Amino acid sequence: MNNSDPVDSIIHEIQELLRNETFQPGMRIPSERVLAERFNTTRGYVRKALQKLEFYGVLEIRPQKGIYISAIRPMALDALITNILNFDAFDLGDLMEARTNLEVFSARLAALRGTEEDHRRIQDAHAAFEKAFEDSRYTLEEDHLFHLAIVKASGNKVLQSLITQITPEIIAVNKHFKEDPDKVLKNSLKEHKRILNAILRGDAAAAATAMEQHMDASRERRLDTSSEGETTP
Amino acid sequence: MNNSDPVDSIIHEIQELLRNETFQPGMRIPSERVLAERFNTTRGYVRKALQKLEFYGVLEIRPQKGIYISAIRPMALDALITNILNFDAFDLGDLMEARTNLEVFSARLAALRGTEEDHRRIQDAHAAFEKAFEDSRYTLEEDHLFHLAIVKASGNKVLQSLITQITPEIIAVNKHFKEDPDKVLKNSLKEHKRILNAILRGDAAAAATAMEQHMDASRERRLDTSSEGETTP
DNA sequence: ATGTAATAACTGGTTAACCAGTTTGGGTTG
DNA sequence: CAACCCAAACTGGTTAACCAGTTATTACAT
Repeated sequence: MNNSDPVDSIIHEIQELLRNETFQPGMRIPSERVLAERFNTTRGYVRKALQKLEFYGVLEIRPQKGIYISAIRPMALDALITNILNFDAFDLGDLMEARTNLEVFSARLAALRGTEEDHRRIQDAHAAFEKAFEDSRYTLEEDHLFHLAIVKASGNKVLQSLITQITPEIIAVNKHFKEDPDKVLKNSLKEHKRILNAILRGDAAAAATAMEQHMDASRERRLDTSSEGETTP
Repeated sequence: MNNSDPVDSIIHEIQELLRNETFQPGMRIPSERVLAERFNTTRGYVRKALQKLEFYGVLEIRPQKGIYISAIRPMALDALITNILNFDAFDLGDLMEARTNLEVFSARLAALRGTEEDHRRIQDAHAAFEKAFEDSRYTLEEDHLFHLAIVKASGNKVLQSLITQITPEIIAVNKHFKEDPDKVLKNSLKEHKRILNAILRGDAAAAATAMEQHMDASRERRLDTSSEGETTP
């Protein structure tokens, strides 16, 4: 565990702190200044580490009072911190698999619950996608907006949040690969249309399978271009 | 949009900045100091806002160089920022719905791909859960560890990350409600056992349905106790 | 010995000054 | 006039001092 990031190494030290000294859930841990001195670092890094742990629900920071361990019991807490430390460096396959699951679920919910306005927004996004394709422009943006409109129509803000978190990661991993704008996007257009129609007529099962096939096809397309891209200088 | 959080209001101002002035993707935006002066705030808050936007993939901060807009096109960027601003204040129903979807998927993958070691870990977690139940101890911790073991067995780190993010949120929303340790947990034990057996024999469909029923039952139990809890002074 | 009030120590939050690189533009030199 | 070089003006990163509010302690009056 030779982590170079000072923040992560502090998180690791806090993990060991919680292991060795018997801290009960809800208890207060030493202050930022004390931790900084004990870990032989500055307060700023300790602060960042604590805020990251608070973001993931390990700690609760109460202004002018102190830092408190959340109500989870020690063993689960330890596993949680280990997960946080392993967050970085996601595999593209894992990302796509998780995203597919979320997108399929979104499509199903959108078909079940989508309001008139939701339908209009999805149609608008699809029209923009279609127009971009006809202008033979780069359509990654419109593609995303179509999917965003669907997850918004699901009415589940948590889903929306999760997909919003995953998508940029996929872009970051995938940004090197240029997609073939001709045949590839023509298929995407057809697939989008199938999804759109299923949602509009409220057919949840059809929407789910259409989305799943779209994501699978998209994944295959990307993997193809990726292997092509590797051969280029 | 009268957001009281200074960080979020700065993010909103950056959103408008990207709307009005024609910033191309990949372009550099003004420095922290300039933004602080323009938004009439201090550099620290601008810094936090920028780092939040970087975390979600909107910006890229390059030390000693500047702040750059990511390669997403303007319209998708705008939608992304809007999502970020709406992240807080999750509904418990949305949280449980999203978690159910992820857990069911995890169980299915665990049944398909789980290794011998994965199986052993899930069995251990289940044994600990069973023992805690026999000791009539509080078993929320062991419950979580069982679910964590399953998602770990799915082999998908992204899924693991997403569930790890959602679970504390649910605990935070739900921590007021005490569960009835007698009849409630006896049902949980049965349900866990069904999930475990399905995964061990590699039956993906059975694992998925068992997990779905467990999550539904768990949700009903919580809603019950929640409505009971509301009537108490 | 006890209850209370004043105070000192400590909390996380915030700010401003400082740091080491990077870029840039003007002045100098061929 | 062009090429180069060096210094000044930036960049984000980091640190330390300061702030307002909380808590524990201590001293004093009862």
